[in-house]
Parts: sequence; C-alpha cells; structure tokens
Amino acid sequence: MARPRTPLLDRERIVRSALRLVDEAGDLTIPALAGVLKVSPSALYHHVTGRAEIVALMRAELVRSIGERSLWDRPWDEALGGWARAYREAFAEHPGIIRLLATAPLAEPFMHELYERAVGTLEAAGFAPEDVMGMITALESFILGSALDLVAPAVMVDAVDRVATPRLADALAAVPAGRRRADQAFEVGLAALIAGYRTLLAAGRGRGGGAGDPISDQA
Amino acid sequence: MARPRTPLLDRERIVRSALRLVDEAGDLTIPALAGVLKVSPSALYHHVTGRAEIVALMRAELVRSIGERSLWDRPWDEALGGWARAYREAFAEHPGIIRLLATAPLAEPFMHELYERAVGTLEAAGFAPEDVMGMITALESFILGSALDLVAPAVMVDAVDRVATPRLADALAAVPAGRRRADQAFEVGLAALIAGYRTLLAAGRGRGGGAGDPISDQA
DNA sequence: ACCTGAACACCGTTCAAGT
DNA sequence: ACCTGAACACCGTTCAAGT
Repeated sequence: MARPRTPLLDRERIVRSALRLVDEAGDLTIPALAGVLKVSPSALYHHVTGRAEIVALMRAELVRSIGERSLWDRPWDEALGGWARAYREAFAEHPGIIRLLATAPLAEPFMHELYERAVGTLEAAGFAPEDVMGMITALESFILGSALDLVAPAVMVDAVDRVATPRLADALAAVPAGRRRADQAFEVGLAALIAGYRTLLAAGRGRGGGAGDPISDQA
Repeated sequence: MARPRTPLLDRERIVRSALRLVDEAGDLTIPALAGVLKVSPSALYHHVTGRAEIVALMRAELVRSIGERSLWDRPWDEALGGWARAYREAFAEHPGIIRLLATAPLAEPFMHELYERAVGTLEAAGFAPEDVMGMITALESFILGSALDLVAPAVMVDAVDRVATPRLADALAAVPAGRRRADQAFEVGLAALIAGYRTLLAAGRGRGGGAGDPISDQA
C-alpha cells in the first residue's frame, strides 16, 4: 500500500497502544507494538526516534495523570500524602510499566510543575529551604521502591524455615495476602515518613525562628 | 581446544567477572561476559542455566556482603539505620548492578537470615508483631528507590524555567552536587522513616500494654 | 510525508561435534 | 565433563523503494 492518504499512525496512538501492550504482555517490543498497530515495525520510526522515546512518552502520560489527581490546596502532610498515593496509584494501574520506568531516569521536564507545587507547599509549611529537595527526593525514592514492591513476588511463607528463622515465619503469618501486602507496607512507610517530616518541622521551628513552638503546638 | 584438562570456568569466576563487567560496561551481555572470560558464549551454559541465574548469583553475592556489614546487637534504631546504610552502600559500590537487580524480584531465600534479625530486633524493641514486616518492606522499598536515585541523573538546575517554576529553581540551588545530592536525600529520608517508626512505638506503648510511657520516656 | 520489505548488527540459547 | 562453532529465533534500527 505504501503511503496511505490518511496516516495510520501518530504519536498518541503509538503511546496508547504501547501502554496497553505493556499492561497485557508485560513487556514492550517494537515488533509486538507494530503488530498491535497493524503496521510494519519500521513505520514507527517515522513518528518516534526509537523505543527509548516511546518509553519517555509513556512516562509523560503517567506524570500527566499524577498531576491531575494531586491536590495541593490543603495542609502539607495531606497534600504530600495524597501526591504519594496518586503517584503510586498511577503505577499500580499499569503494573507492567513499573520495571520499564524504574530503570530509566525519573527526573524530566514535565516533572517540574509537580516539584514546584511540592516545594511551595513544604516551604509554606515552614520547612527549611535547604531540606525540601531532599525530602521530595526521599519520598519519591520510597514511592518508586514501593511501586517495584508492587510487582515483586512476596516472600513465600512456606519457603521459610521455621527452625532457622522462626521470628520471620511468625511475622510473615501476620502479613495480608496479595495486593494488600504491598498496600499495607506502603501505608506504614508513608505514615512514618510524614511523621518523621513532622518532627523535623518541630525541631526546625524550635531552633530556627519559625512560627510556632513545637511543645505547645502539640497540645 | 575443546575440553581442557583443568576447567576454564566455574560459577564463582563467572559471577566475579559479571560483577566487574557490569561495573565497567554498565550492562551484562553473554557475549561480553564470555569475552572477558576468554571463552565462547555457549561455554557458560555448562555452569549456569542462563543470564537470569547469573543475575541471581550477583544478587546473592550482594546480599552476602550486606549481611557481613550489618550489626544487630545495638538499639533497634541504630541497627535498622546501619542495615539500611550497608544495604545502599553495597549497591553504591556497584552502580551498574542497580538497574539489573531492581527489575528482578528482591525477596529470595538468602534474604531470610537478614529478615530474621530485623524482625527479632524490632519485636524486642516493642513493635507490634503485625507491623514489623510492613516496616521492613517499607524500609527496603526506600532503600531500593534510593539506590535507583543514585544512578538517576539529577534535575538540571539550568533546565528549570525560573519564571514558570521559581521555587523549584531556588530549592535546586541549595542542593549539593554529584554523589552528595543522593546521599543527603537518603539520610533525610532514613532519619524521617526511623523517627516515624519511633512515634509508632510510642503510640503503641501508649494504648497497648507496653514497657514504658511515651511521654515520660522522652525526658 | 508515510508506509513496506529487505537488510544489518546485535542478543540469549541450543545442540551436535570434538576431546 | 567441558569447550567450540554453527545455527536459531529473536531484538532494535536503517534505508532504499514505492506512492
């Protein structure tokens, strides 16, 4: 057929199909993607520089959806927690994508707007300006690690030696099954991280010239 | 030459070379590994089931070195923090390996002993048995995410639009360069996570029948 | 401009053949 | 048992040829 009068492909269709393919096949290959799009593999290269760009476009799409779900006009701890949940939730909806995106760089221009809001929220809350990027990066590391945990196979209870590692065996018996295992670990970690940030805020206000008093604020 | 009287290969030599190759080339391919070992690619399959097993062996080696560096006969917060640092440090010594291991399952039998110690330490400290696996998993997610952050390119300060995202631009100016950027974020997150766990312990002791009183303990 | 088909340089893995 | 060399089924990418 060669050049059709109306193009068969465009970047949006490519990304949409790529997302669906990764969801279903758990992997992204050019031949498979071309197959889904009913096109020859080489046709893709007229719209996209290569596989790497397709992955980058998938990431952009994900970041866009995170931004849509994040709400910043609330207390910093709620805002940050909501952002973290939206972030991980976006990954959770496309489990196959996690490995693909984890190994490629995270920080890209379309993240800037999200960072801007997070920085603004934390600084307004009274955190030291020199701490906020570290706080955001640490939270992001936790989210990404938790997303990977989402697709990691759980430690098998019956694979654990009750004699060699009895406490582990007991602790595992108390762990919920399936998706809830990862969810619970995420919530435990998120709560701890934010609680930790809270103590940082209290300490900072104590020594620095902050707004309130950490002791009386607790009452 | 065919079968040499003394074998050219064994699993240990394969893993050692694989680690070195990943460190230097940043990637692991069978042909390259065979080249380093001065052997034909197919020779490897007499000692190892395939590439996946080589990666698994590399992980086992890493876990072994983490175990060696971890000390558990100390207060839970120090022990857990030390474990986390040893864990990340082991990754940091082989940056190329991080992407390789991040995408493969983390939990494997040789982790059991490490988990056993962590569970024992946390339960002895008074944490609720149903919480400890979640706490360990969350910490591990943070460590793995931080290891990935170690090999992620930093957000470029001059790539940030000072008009669109002024707060981000300012916050980035306060971020240290190079390796220290990731180190600082890791320490911020680790401190927060452990501080958060501490409040969890205090709260648990408050309602449960724990050993101490969270308020008077602080003095 | 946009697609196809052939081609290239890779990859991991298998397997018969040699000692 | 342990290695080689040829072979296979893949992969991502390029490029001339067609409309």
